[in-house]
Amino acid sequence: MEKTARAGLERVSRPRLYEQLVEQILAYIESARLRPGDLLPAERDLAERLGVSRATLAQALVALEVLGVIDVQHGTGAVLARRPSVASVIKGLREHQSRLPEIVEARSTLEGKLAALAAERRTADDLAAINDALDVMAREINDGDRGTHGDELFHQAITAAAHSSVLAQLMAFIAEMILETRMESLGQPGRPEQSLASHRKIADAIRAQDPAAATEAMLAHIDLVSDVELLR
Amino acid sequence: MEKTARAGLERVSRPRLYEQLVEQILAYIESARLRPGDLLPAERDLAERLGVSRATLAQALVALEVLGVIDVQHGTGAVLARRPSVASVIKGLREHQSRLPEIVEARSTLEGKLAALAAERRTADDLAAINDALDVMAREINDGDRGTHGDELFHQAITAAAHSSVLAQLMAFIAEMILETRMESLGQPGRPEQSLASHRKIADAIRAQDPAAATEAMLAHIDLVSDVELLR
DNA sequence: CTGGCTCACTGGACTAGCCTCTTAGACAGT
DNA sequence: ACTGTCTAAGAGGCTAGTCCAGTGAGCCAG
Repeated sequence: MEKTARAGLERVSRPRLYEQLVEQILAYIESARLRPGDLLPAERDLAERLGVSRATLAQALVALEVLGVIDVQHGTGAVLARRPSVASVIKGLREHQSRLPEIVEARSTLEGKLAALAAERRTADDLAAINDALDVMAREINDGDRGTHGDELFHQAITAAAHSSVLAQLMAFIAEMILETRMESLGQPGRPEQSLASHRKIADAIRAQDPAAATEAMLAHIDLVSDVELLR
Repeated sequence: MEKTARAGLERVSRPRLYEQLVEQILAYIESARLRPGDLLPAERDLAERLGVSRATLAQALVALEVLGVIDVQHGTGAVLARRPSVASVIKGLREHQSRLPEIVEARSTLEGKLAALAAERRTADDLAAINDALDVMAREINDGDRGTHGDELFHQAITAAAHSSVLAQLMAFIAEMILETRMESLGQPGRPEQSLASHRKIADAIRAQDPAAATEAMLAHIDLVSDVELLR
C-alpha cells in the first residue's frame, strides 16, 4: 500500500472472519460475566455455536491470546487471563478509534520522557542520526513537500537515542495513531517550517545533554503540532 | 517439573507450534533483509519450507498481524507493515525478558502522568474505588499477608481514575512485567507497610486534586518499591 | 490505445481425522 | 479409610485435502 493520506482512497479492508470472531467472543465474555480464570466453551462447541470451523476459531483464539485476553491450555481449554481489564480496554479502544486528546496525552507523556533520556544517554551515532533526520526534513520542505518522512525519522531517532526498549515498544504501540495526527498537522500552511524549528530546539537540548530543556522543547513541539487537531 | 523461581509454582507452558513459527518468520524477515512493503513467500510455499500445515501457518500469520508486523491481503500476500521497527523491538524484548531498570523507567513515566490526571479528573466513584483498594491492602497486611492484591487494585483504581484509555492500554501492556516486580518488592520485611503509607500519600494528593503532588508521591512510591530490585 | 476477458496465483475457509494432553473417577493395594 | 494407579472421555494441536474468492498481469478485440 502507498499514499493513503487523508485525501487518498483507503484500501477497502477485506473482512476477515477471525476478526469478527474476536469481537463476538469479547462480547460474549462480557455478556456472560466471565471472570478471570473462567473457561470459555470448548472449541468444538464454540465453533458450532458461532457457525465456523475449528480452524478459523483457532485463529481467533490465537489473536485473543496475543492480545492477552485468554490463555489456551492444552487439554483444559481457553481460560480468561487474570487481567480482564484489557478486554474492555481493547473493546473501548476499537469503538472510538481516535480519541485525539488522549493520544496526544499519551504521546507527550512518552516523548517527553524519551527526550530527557535521549539527552542523558545519546551517543555520537544517535546525534548523527538525529541530525540526518533534520537534514532530510529540511530537504523535503525545500522541495515543497510536507516533510512527513523527515518528521518520522526524527522522532524515531529520538526514541532510539533514549536507549529504552520498553518505552520504545510503547511508542511503537501508539505510533500508528500518531501517524494520522502527524499527516494532518503537517498539512497546515507554514506548519512544516515551524515544526522543523522546534525539532532543532529539541536537537540542541539533546546535543547539550540537558534533559529538562529537552523535555520542555519536546512538550512545546507536541503542543504546537497538536494545536490544530483540538480545534476541530 | 519443579518449583520454578522463588514464589509459587508456574504451570509448565507447553510449546505451541505457531509461537515457534512467529520466531522463525521474524528471524527470516531479518535475515532476508525484507523492507516494509515487501511480500512474504506464499502461504503454501512457506508452509512447506517450515514443514507445517497451512492451517498452522495461518495461526502464526494471525499472530504476526495482531503484533503489527505484517498485513495479510487477500489475493496479494502477506506484506510487511510500514513500521518494521516493531519486529526488532519484539524480538529484542523477548530476548532479555526482564530489563528491570527499563521497566521501572516506563512504569514511573506512565504512572506519574496517570497520578496527575487522576488528581485532575477523579470522580467521587473513582475516589471510592481508591479508598476501597487501600482498605483491602490494609486488611491483607493485618492478616499477615503481603497485600499484593490490594496493591494491584490500588494501581488499577488510579489508572481508571485518570480516564485515559490510551494510557490505560499502555499500562496494561507492561502490567505483566510489573507484576514480577511487585511480588518481589512486597516480599521484603516491613515493605508492605511502607508501601501502604506511600499509597495513602498518593490518595491524599488525588483527593485534594493536586496533580503535582500526586505525581511526586507516585514517583516516590515507585522509587521505594523498585529500590531493592536494583541492588541485585 | 482502451476496455474487457481470462487465467494463474494468492489467501480464506471448511472438513475429516488423528494426535497428545488433562482430568475425573474407578479400582485396586495398603 | 487412605493412597496410588489406571483408564477413558473430552479438551486442544495439527495435518491433509478441497473448494471458494480476490488480485493482477497479459492477451485480444474494438
